[in-house]
Amino acid sequence: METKTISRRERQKIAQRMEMLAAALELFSEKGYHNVSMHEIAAKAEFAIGTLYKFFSNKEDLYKALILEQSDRFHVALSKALESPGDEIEKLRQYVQAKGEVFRENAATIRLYFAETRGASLNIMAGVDQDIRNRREGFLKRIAAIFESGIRAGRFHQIAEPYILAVALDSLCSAFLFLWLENPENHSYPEDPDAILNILFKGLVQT
Amino acid sequence: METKTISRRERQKIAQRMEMLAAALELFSEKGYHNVSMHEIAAKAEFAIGTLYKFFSNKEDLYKALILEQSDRFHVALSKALESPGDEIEKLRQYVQAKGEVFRENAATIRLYFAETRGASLNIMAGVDQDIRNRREGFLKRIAAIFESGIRAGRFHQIAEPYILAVALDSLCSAFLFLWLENPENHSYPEDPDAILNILFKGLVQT
Amino acid sequence: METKTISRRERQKIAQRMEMLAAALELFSEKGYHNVSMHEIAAKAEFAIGTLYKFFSNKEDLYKALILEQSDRFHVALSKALESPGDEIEKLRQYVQAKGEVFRENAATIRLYFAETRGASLNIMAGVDQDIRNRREGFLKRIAAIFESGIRAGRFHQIAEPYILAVALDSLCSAFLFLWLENPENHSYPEDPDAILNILFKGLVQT
Amino acid sequence: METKTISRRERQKIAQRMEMLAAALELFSEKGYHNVSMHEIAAKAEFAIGTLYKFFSNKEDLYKALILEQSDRFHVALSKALESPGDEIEKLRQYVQAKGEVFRENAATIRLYFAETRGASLNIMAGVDQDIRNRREGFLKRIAAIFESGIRAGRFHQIAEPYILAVALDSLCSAFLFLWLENPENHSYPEDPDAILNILFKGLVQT
DNA sequence: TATGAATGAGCTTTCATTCAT
DNA sequence: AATGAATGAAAGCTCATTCAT
Repeated sequence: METKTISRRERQKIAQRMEMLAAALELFSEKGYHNVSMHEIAAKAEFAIGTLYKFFSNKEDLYKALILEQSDRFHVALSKALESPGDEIEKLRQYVQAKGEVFRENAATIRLYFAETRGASLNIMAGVDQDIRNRREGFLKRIAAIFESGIRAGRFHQIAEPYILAVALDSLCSAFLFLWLENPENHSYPEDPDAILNILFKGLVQT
Repeated sequence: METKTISRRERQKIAQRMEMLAAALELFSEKGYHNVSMHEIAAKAEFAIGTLYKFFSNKEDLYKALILEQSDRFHVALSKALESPGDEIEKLRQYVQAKGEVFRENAATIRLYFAETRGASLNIMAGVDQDIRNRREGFLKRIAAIFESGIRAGRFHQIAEPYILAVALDSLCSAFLFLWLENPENHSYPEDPDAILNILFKGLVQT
Repeated sequence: METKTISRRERQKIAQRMEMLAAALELFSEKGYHNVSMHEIAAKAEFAIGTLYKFFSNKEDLYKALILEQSDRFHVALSKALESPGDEIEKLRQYVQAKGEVFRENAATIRLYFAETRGASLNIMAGVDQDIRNRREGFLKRIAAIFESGIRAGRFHQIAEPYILAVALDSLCSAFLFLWLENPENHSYPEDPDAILNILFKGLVQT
Repeated sequence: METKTISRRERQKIAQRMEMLAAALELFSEKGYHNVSMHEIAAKAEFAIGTLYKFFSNKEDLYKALILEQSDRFHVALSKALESPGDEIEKLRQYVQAKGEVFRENAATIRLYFAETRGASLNIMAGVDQDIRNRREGFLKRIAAIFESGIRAGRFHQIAEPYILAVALDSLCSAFLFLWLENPENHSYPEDPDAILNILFKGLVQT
């Protein structure tokens, strides 16, 4: 019974925390980190400012938690894609598809992350940013391994080092996703992952 | 003598302006727009705060001037590359090379631009940002035209629409340049433009 | 108990607001609107600057509140006087007396209002000023109506239009009150309203 | 020849000074003392800011000079009126008329003076203000003397002390002049001085 | 002598954070 | 435990004044 009471309280706490993060995400992604005040977030989440500070010791902490929480969801989705059964091509297709879905479902977070973090790795956000970079590095290495395996299996020409190919694939995804972010109607990618893969897969220059 | 006096003054003004912009660039790219105060910039440039405001009517104005000034230099360099003589492949090579050089020479500005602008088009920087986006759009269309011409000339397979190819090429450049930005020793790109072109040019998948 | 707590808080809020307004009034009337800083007011009222801004959203707002609050008190007192029972002469006597009392009790505010507002209707204070002017206009019309009624009743000679008489009476009051404001000992008016009325009432020129 | 050179220079200086004061008057009366910068005045007068400071050691000094200069002109005009030939009634009529003219011709100055000075006698303008007050006091005494003489001559009833009558007359003039200042079309006074004198002269209450 | 570039004290205002209730 | 009133450091910006030219 003790544990149940505690767990109910904890469940409530988690729910409150989520509401706060949701409010913060909405505001941050709409107006940018520096143009949102802690009072605004508290008001939107319908908590007192003091309560907000009970959960997050300062604004930066709240921001980091937000980014990390979202990053976790991405991590899970992308990891699952890379572990999908099938040959190298299938794995990459799954990855490209998963990235598209994750992106589409979390446009707000991504907008926020790119608005506030890119290049700002040297300042406030250093901590989060490093974490995110490390994760990206991890994915790049796993994708590189897939390319390497594909090359060894004779499935891919070795047109570049595997890590380079991984960066190329990932950045092509991001580029087209940003295109879609700016103008959701005009672009095919997130719906059709092969559109991207083809660019990398088909030889462009006549032979 | 009159003209000389005036020109000396004007030269001094330009020099002062440059010092201010340099100080601002250094601080902005190190700490981010919102974490740098006008006093800080003035102090770093060794001018009084009032003098800074004589040159730039407010903080946003200073930021815009900084970005636009750099953007002009990029524009000139990249335009020249796209107008170079030679076939489509040569033009693209020149572009990739020019982008690499410009990037390497202006790492700080680029860091700043990506730190503050991406997605922040909703806030303060809307004006500059639109300008920069328009320029990028212009380049993408010119690159797309080169791809189209190359396809018509039978030099390229039509593996995707020209505009898509343009986005792909440009974002591959950016991706590898950011890689280099983070870790200048380990990457070949800015020195060897063909490393990038090959990814797009050579067929990856076995045929 | 709930209500009592709330009412205690509200009472405290009102008390704080009054302290702030009192501090502001003292400083403004001593040094003039533009020569008093918000920090000064906060310090004099013994609040933090942020607390001051919780109550008044900016300096102008504080000033307007100050003037309007006082203006209300004048309005009430003078209106009551004009509605007093008795004939026209009695009503006017009541008005002159009430104006004297109100003036004497609020010398600081009046000093402030005349220091900052007169003719400055072109600047910041346009809003309040118009309000005050409208109120004055209202009183002048009510006084004019009394004169008119007195003339119709044969109690007054029609030596000028009623509105002109109203202006004359009101400005005589003000003139003597300013005299008293500058040198409180030497003048009889606020204590003896008939001193003023007589000037208007008794024929000056021999007939 | 020496003297002539000097006098030419001095004439020029006086002319420059007048241009500066004229520019300052226009700006001050339009926007109020605190809303006009020294740069604005210098620009309007078409002098360098440094030159302005050669003539007036600071902003307050410029303001005082402006008010005093205008005050001199009033002084001369009003003094002349009080010294006009004729009996007491004629002298007063001349005064009322002169005040009206002076007022009409110098509306800008008067607006300025009343906007910035009234009641602010305790702050910046203390010096000027005292000077102006002293002059007003002087006029009031001279007018009082006229009333006294008129009373002794049996021309006036002694309905109040002469000084009080002087204040009454002067403030009636001012009141109606302000009425005209706010709404130049609707009022007769500055054109018809008897309109005011009558209020004081004719008995109002039936006898 | 006239200039106007340069100065920096000081203003209004915001907002992350604390802590008594 | 939750609240939100109170805090005050620090920001952007203005403008009276100075002084080297």
